[in-house]
Amino acid sequence: MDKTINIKDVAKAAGVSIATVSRVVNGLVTVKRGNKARVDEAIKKLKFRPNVSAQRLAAKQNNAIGLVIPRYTDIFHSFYALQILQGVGLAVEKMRLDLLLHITNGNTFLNISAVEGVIFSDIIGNEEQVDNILQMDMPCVIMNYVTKDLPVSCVGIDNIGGAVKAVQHLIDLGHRNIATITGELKSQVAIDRMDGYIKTLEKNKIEKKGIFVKYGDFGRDSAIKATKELIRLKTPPTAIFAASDEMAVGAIQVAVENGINVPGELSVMGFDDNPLAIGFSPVAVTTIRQPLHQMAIVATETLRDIITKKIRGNKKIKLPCELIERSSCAPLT
Amino acid sequence: MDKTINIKDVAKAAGVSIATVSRVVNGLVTVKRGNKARVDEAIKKLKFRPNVSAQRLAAKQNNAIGLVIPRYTDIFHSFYALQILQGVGLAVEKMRLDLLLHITNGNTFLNISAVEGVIFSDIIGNEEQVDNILQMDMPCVIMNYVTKDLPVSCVGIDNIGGAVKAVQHLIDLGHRNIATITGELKSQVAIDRMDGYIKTLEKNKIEKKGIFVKYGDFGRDSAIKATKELIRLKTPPTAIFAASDEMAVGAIQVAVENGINVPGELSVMGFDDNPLAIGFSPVAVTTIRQPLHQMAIVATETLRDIITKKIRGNKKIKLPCELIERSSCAPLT
DNA sequence: CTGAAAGCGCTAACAA
DNA sequence: TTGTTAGCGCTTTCAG
Repeated sequence: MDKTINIKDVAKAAGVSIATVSRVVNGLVTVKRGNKARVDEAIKKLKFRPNVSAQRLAAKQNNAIGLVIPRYTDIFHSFYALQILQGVGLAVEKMRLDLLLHITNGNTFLNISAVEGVIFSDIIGNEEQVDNILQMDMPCVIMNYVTKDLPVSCVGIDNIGGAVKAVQHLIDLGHRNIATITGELKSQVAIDRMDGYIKTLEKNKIEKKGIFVKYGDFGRDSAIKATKELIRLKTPPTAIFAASDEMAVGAIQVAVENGINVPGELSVMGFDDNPLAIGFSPVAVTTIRQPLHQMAIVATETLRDIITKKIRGNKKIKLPCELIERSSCAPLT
Repeated sequence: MDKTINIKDVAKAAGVSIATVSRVVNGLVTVKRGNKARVDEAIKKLKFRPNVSAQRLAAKQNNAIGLVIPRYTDIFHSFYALQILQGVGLAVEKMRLDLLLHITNGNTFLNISAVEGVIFSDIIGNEEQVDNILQMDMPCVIMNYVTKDLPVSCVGIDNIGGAVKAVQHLIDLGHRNIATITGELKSQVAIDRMDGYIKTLEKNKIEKKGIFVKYGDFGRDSAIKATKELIRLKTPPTAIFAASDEMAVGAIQVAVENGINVPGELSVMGFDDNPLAIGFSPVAVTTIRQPLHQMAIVATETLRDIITKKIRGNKKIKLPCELIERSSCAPLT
């Protein structure tokens, strides 16, 4: 006797047809006050909950989207992943969509038929899935990876622009001997940030010295090594642009340990505005903030548009970064 | 002409009935080889994907569970949240369940009718939702919060036991003057860890001095303040048990800055095994690891059992912690 | 081993 | 404004 109650039961209890019940459930206005009230009451009394599967089947749309995230092993991506999650979570909430989450290493698949579209957060390891989705014409957007090679909408961060802002800030502060510690150059992000560095130097007609570009991997240790080399130079840089906050913190630590005042004698610029990293810095890190949250929201909205307008999205969106001034950069004296 | 193809199309293409197609789709063995092959081929050729809503409607079960997570503003919870997410993600994958994620501040609700059960990761701010769910007899388990007051299954961490392990380790190392820096005592977690500290002291017949218990809030700054006070004591402690790694790192930093050797002159024990925090420590932090991942998995399995066995779960599970020895604790010399 | 057919619970014409 | 009814795509007896 614990049969789940359905629309028919409600109809009976309220003395109307199931169509009317359906109407009030879906908020269609064409229902007389009295009836609506009775139905509402019946729903409450019976604790009626519409069966979503039936709704979706009948309405031929399921109001759910999928989010697939690579299974990061690297814990330092957690800040990133969480921002994404929050952003998408916020957006689906507003759009009254269900969110199916799929965390994967690329070997498992999202239950595609349970969603109307999918967002890929990054694409590493999931190329195959993206292909699948694309082939079956399922609405799709890729986040944090912008490629012209795929006929998909992408929304990412303008890393070049961010790097330009960073380096230009240093230049505006009077610095000319500016070094950089790059990220893992296998990633688009790292390349873009280095590009921004080079571009800005050129634009300001500052000679770029090979000795000032150190190859890191976004991690602190690589920055420590690089910085040690940098400060040992006959003419050491007066400023360092690190491609991640983690590396910026590493650089600052090396400086401090070597009695070099930051920012007095050495300015250090980070990237990410990653609270995890900068929280542990002896000096508040001046950095570039990426609109991660916004990226997630834009991605969700883009997907929604693709779904509702039945278009085949192929926009490439890049969101601008913001300079966050704190205390690790100062004018050259 | 882009009508989605359904089971009928496949049946026609394979020259069998839809019932047979359904059987092969569901892996029922009662299908002749030849037919199965033809159906499989048709499915592939037509790119057939069963409609999940229809499946669920017909089968009367939807194979999806919900996970509701509080919208943390505190970024230092990111490690925690991500571990949970990964654990649950892994588990649902194995059980072939869909995962509906709902990140909330307590004002928005999970689409309950889209799932068969829900897991609450923590309960802060979501008490009302838990009540709702419970009232409607929906399968439910609460994670990381164990309460006897609610008729729900809970799976949490044995924080008391973890603290006992931590302090006992210090005692085994010969320490007698052991201080503690507590977490935010509003939380169950913090209270339990302090309880473990006190209990262990008593068990070892070590007098506990009020001056050795400092009230922190899990954050680094509170630990810095506390440690400064501690080292200024006439007889300072030879060991500190911090209720979080963040605080342990703070303590270590203060010690180092004051020329106190860790662990030579001062042993520091953390809690959490939080890579975010300990990655920035000058000394590798000896700490207590919580089985976060496992907790998530157990929670998911528990929920699954409640759903399939149609029982009304009310188990209270506490998972044990593990001592991770690194280099911030040493024998008293 | 297979097919026919009766639903699953709901939405959306269509008619009234 | 409301009710009737035909599906939505699939699972699952029940016969055969």
